Amino acid sequence: MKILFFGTAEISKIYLEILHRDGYELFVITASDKPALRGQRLTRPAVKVFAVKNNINFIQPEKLDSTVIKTVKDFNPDVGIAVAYGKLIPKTVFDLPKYKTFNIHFSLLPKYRGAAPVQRALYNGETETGVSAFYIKEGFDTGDTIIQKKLKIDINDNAETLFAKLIPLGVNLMNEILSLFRHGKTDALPQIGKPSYAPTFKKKDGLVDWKKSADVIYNQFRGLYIWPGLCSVISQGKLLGKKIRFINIEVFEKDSVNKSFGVVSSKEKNKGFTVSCGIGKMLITKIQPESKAVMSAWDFVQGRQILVGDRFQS
RNA sequence: CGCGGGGUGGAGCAGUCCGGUAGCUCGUCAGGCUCAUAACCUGAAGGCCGCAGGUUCAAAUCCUGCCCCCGCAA
Repeated sequence: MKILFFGTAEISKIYLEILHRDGYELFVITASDKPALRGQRLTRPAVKVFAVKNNINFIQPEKLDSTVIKTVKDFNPDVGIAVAYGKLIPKTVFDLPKYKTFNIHFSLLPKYRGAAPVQRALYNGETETGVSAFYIKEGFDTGDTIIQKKLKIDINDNAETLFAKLIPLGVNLMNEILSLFRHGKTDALPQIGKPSYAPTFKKKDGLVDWKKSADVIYNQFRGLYIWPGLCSVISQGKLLGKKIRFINIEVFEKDSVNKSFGVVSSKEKNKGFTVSCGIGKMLITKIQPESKAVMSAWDFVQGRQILVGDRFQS
């Protein structure tokens, strides 16, 4: 079976690896190199790196135009698979393969359509999510569903650990579908239920609003774990005006109602420090001060960089 | 050459402007107190102050070059 693979990110690479390992004939379409990291270094998509290394044919078109279509036609794929490609695929392309093109999406569609389903599910405190495979059609994540698999979200899951659980689930899904196709089964059902959308987060979404409850802030932390992360600016204390990134936090206590929030309320030996929220308190265990390396919150306290009574901006 | 912060015992930092004995809060180790302790008291070990040159009687500190780490911005 010849597979046309659309992907860009680290996640897509894992899927491509599996397909390559299983000996499928592959043709990869990935996004172009783009500047990233400090100093604007040009970064190659993980998928491209893998393709180069394993001698897989690939192209990095700016636009999926007629030249691309011709190339794809020449490859004559049986099926197209898209995982975290990051660009819109036109109908003229996704309809080319014999069995069409399907997408692996990390939510229980039609919930959380869009680019950040995993992060949004955590952010909203969902207790269940899953993986869906559907035929791509015009309109974001709206196609008919082939298979869905559910997954319970643990209270300790963050975006990273949840991805780690969903990725293999998606791999299974992909393999199942390829197996179904081999047996000529290509059934799919329209999405049922009320759709919701999961737009990507912005940098400013990482700012903590301390008047919210510890639970809500913790969900924000889980959802934004990979990017942009949580941060807050010190508004009273030695490091006035400095931004602190919270690398690791936990709910310390969830019942107290605090009139003054964003205040460092205690030191916790060998753990870190607590900050009062509108409802409850957060224990900060690992941080990264602006311009500094990651450090344990307790070390930060020991270094007298923050004192009980200092404040974070709300 | 996008902007900026930083490298000081094991951790986090002060000291650098204005050169003159290596300091703070912890940790570690030993001893003490205690029914006991993560608490308290006493003591100790542990540093080529990122690297290399230069200035000086004298450099963590001033000058020059280099290496490394990080935040912002995309």
